[in-house]
Amino acid sequence: MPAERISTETGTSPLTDEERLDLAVISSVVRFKKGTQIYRERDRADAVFNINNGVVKSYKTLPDETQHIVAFLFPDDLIGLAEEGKYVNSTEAVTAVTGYRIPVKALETRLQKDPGLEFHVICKLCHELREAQRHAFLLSKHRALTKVALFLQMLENYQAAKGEGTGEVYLPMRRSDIADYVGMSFEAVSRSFRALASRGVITFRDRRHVKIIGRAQLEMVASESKTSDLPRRRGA
Amino acid sequence: MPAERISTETGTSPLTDEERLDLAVISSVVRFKKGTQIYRERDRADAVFNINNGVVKSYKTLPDETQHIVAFLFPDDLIGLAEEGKYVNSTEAVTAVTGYRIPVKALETRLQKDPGLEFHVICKLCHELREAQRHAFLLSKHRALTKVALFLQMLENYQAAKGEGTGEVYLPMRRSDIADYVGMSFEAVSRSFRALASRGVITFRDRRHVKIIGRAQLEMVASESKTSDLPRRRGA
DNA sequence: CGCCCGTTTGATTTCATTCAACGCGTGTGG
DNA sequence: CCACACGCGTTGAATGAAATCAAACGGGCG
Repeated sequence: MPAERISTETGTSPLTDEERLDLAVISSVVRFKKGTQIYRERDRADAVFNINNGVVKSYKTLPDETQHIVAFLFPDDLIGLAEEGKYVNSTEAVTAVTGYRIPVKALETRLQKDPGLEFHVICKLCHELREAQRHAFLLSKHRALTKVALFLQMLENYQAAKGEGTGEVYLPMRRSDIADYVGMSFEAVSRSFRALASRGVITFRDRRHVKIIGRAQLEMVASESKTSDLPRRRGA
Repeated sequence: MPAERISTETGTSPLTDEERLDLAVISSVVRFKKGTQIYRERDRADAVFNINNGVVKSYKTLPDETQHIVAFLFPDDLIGLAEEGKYVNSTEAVTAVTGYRIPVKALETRLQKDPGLEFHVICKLCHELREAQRHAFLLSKHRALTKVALFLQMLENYQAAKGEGTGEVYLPMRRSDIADYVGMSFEAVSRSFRALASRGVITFRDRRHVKIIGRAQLEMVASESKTSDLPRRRGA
């Protein structure tokens, strides 16, 4: 079974300082400017990247030119999920990005020797899995406001966990990227943001910086099922 | 870091015969009848289950009594994904189910001793991750027919991989379960099936057994973006 | 054999998509 | 330094598809 299959995207508690140092030896620094493609779906997966700075989107391009965004990746996340030696998704720098490029060959040998790293990978994958399930959960929602509210909470949680404890949420990506992630049109994303703003749930400092005024109301919106609060019977 | 976190749900090439045998020693046979809850979200996760027979659904129950189905699990899949010692989802037998109940304590000690098993877990998790991403992809689709078509393909792929090479796809779950998985109303699921049937893409032997007449047409439907085939510009 | 759960079908409403036009801001070239 | 253009975001109006409400049907199981 090829070790390429274990490369991954995103993850909490990514690497200890020693591990990062070890990997630095076999890796090289890379830099991508905003909008640059890092690799394409189906390309030969000969390297994994560890993001140091900036934001990356991982996506699939459909025959109709539309794209489905699988995940947004932030500093300390790994990108390069592969299957059968080929990248599963395409990735692009959403902002300017710096990171380490780690050849899979080198990574493989390291993994052989270091069972602790193997365990680390397992933890990362569990995290990823829960993230993907959260994404699916978000996508299963019907109301546009709900999806956007959940998306906001997701970003806020991430930024809070990173200790970027500004009372503000930063939106590094375009409205259309958010749209491709939450599965709706970018116009609807825009309208949802504005609706939240006019309801006094959030305020915009500029188009990329949101402040959450009413966390309680936001949670309300995020968990509303339809129009009213009435539960509905299930299963016929 | 607790070993419970590495327990998982679903997976290809689950266990070798020896591994299964080894685990059998520390596990007990269990049996659930259709509709039985196996465990509930937030319960203390003290065991993992290996499904031998039948179908299980893994889901989250929302405050409004609705449920979001995270995954359907089939024979050879493992259920019991946990975080912080608690089950992440609830699970219920969709059909009659038999399987092995494996105490996590025993599993932990086995994992300590057997690094090969650890690697196996990594592979399972990668598989899971791709599954979850596929689910999210399905959910991102807007047209009801597309979602149902993708769901059908998913079941067919699974059953083909299992060597259940009947020209028929078996639907073990209710329409409302499918609805909760693909993120739409059960009425819409029903209508979609009938629409596919009236278009001559599928035929029903009974409500649970579908035959795919036009695989090509099904793939068409599964990949259609909206009404026509026209690509649409992106990003502003 | 009849009841009940699950499914189908119908009518109406709701809400996001779509098409289209305008505004803003940023970066670029004159 | 200003003007303009272009990408991105916002807003508006009409269409359309699925959710919802409601009722009838069928099949399986007691």
